Amino acid sequence: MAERKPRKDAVRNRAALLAAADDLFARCANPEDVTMADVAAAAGVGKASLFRAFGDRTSLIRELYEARLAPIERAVTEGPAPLGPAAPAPVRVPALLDALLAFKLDNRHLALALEATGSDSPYRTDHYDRWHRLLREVLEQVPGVDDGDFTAHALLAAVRADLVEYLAGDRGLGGDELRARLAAFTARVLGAAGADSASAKAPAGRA
Amino acid sequence: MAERKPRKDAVRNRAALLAAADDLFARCANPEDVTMADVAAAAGVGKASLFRAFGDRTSLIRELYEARLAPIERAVTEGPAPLGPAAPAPVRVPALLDALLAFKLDNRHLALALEATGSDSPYRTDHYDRWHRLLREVLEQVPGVDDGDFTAHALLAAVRADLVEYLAGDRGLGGDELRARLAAFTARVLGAAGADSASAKAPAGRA
DNA sequence: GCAAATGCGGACCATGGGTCCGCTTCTTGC
DNA sequence: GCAAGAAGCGGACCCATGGTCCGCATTTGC
Repeated sequence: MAERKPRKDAVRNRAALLAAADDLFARCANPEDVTMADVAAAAGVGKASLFRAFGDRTSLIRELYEARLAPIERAVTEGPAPLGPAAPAPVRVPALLDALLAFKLDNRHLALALEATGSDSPYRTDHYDRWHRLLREVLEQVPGVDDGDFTAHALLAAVRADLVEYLAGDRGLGGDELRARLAAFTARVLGAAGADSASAKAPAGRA
Repeated sequence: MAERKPRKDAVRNRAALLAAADDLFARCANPEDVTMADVAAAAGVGKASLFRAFGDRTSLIRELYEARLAPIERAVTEGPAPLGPAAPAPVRVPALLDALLAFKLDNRHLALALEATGSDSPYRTDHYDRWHRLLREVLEQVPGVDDGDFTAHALLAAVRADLVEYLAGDRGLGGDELRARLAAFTARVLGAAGADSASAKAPAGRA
């Protein structure tokens, strides 16, 4: 039971690997051309240490992603309105989606890397599950929304990393404009009433 | 200019390869484990012939996909309402999306293979472009829809192959139920008015 | 300080997309 | 029908990349 504490060179290497990987993914446009050997080399470490520390490529990327996302998840679960649980549902839904979009804009490469990890579906991950569940629950409190489950899937699909990358990268849409469009769309889905107020306030604070 | 007509063994091989690939992709749940060597072997042909005929994996899959999709595109461009150009926009939009969803349900593996072709984004393809442009144009004729461009992206995102696969495959949703949910969502996006009529009529004829 | 456990690293393996090249088969002009 | 040359064939081969192995070095508990 009582696990011996890990060796200090191991923890140092792990940190170095995380930093190196984070840097490499941030630097390269296409996540595919960040190879595991590259990461190991950049951290000044053998490949085996990389795989020992993280298991496989997918897990490494996931760990990086979760680390970056953590502050937002904290803001969502225990922060103030409009992201936190205190916010009324019709306000919180667009806030959640906007936060997710802003996050993906700021972490394009990483988000892309996570969703593009070849074989395994981006849907079969508990990360997606968490967000879907949350969004569904909030949606179900919005009067007039009857299928929170599918609506949550559809709204989340609108902020998928590769779509964001396509719109903001290839098509050169500005981040704020994209956020405004998403806000308008969200408002429309929630019921045409609050469209203006929601779309006007979305592109506000951001890292 | 005047290209000499291709040799008949080449034509035969090409057909055999298409058939074999189609079959293999249909049979295997995960497109990743249909290898190019498999396809060549199944067609009783050398690997080089496969690559000579199609260039690379992506092109092969695209060709299969387009072949299957052709009838629907024809119905869309020159068929009768509700899919064809004669249909009024508020009817045609849900019809288009429903057709797309039904198609992906019927061709899960292929659609999945196409979108999961690793590195290159599913958005940077003229196939996506065609559908997006069409949907945008029709959306812009729907009174009250102001951002046809983003709305088209968002609606198309709701019928992406991996989401469909997740909902219909992993989560065991029936095809008709999924179509009904999409119809309801679409109606909601188009404006709450026509929601009932649209969702009631969607799951009708299908291959 | 010593021994055992833990971790290190780079050579090594497996897999799969894609290419090369000597041989075969088809087409074409007669 | 036949020769000549083009077009096509196939499977051995190449190479990149994720992932593993094992002899050696470092650390830790005592």
